Amino acid sequence: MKIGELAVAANCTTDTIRFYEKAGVLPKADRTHGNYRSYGPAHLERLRFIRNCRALDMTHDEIRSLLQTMDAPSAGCDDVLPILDAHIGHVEVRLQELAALKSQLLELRSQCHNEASGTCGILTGIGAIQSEPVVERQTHLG
Amino acid sequence: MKIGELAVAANCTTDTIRFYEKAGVLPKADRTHGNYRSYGPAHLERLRFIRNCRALDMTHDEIRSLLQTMDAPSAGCDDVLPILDAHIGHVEVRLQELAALKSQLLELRSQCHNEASGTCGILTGIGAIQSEPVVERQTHLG
DNA sequence: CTTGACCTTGGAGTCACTCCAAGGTGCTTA
DNA sequence: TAAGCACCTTGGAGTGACTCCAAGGTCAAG
Repeated sequence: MKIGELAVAANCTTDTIRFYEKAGVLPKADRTHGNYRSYGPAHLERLRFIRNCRALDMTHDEIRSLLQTMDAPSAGCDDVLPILDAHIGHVEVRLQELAALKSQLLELRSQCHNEASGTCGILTGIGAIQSEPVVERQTHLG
Repeated sequence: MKIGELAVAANCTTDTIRFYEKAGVLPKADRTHGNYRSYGPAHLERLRFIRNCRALDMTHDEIRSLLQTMDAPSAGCDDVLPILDAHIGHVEVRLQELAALKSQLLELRSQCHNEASGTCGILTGIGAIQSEPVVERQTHLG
């Protein structure tokens, strides 16, 4: 299997596959006589796994941990659960942040015509926010 | 006011201020005799506005639009509302994506001990996801 | 005159890709 | 045999919004 076929099979681009190889999440491929990368079914399965993890918004670090666990002789739930739970935690944190953000934005929006001044109440509203020191990120999700 | 004092007053780092200047969201500062950047209250107000927009997860492009509108002689709600509404849209899209993600992750988590096989049901579960071609992003929020 | 806090610039690193240019490979058709 | 074409190779630059660092300059206090 050449890289283009693998890309089609895994629903990603050849660029992404080469990037995964360089990033060390996908093992290096064998090469053909003409220096083309050559893949087998195992590579496809691994790549599909990685793509699924990415679809679940995991980082490459999280994915590497999972793959390492998977490759260990005794791949038990005990090793996998903490990784998954940490990730679920990230998602929950981000959900709460975004929910708070949304209500703040809606509140701001409602100030639009609430002011009799010459300028838009929204701009005044944004200027009036009291910013706190930026909280350190609890999640890799933007 | 030197850059360090401005940074303290606006709750950000000097690096961030210099970056904003290079990125064109904050106007260039005057320089002292010793080539230090020198700021006045107007700069602080502007920087606070920018930091508040960032706290609302707006991009620099969105912020530049707002600032431009604000600097126009007739800064009305008519110009501001579309920008704000588009941003609220981004937040809502991302909220829905993350909610879907969370239920998928919880579903996955529940498969942990649901399998009698030797390996963890979670890993099997991730491998079994049928990935769709990656949807183009509707939002800049990660 | 030295110390130390602050400032300057430029460049590299982050994350997970994406896009591109210049050139090589290999199969089909004329 | 040659040309054409689809595919492959590498390396490097760009994305966004910073963050971190090194090497050196400025300035006030002791």
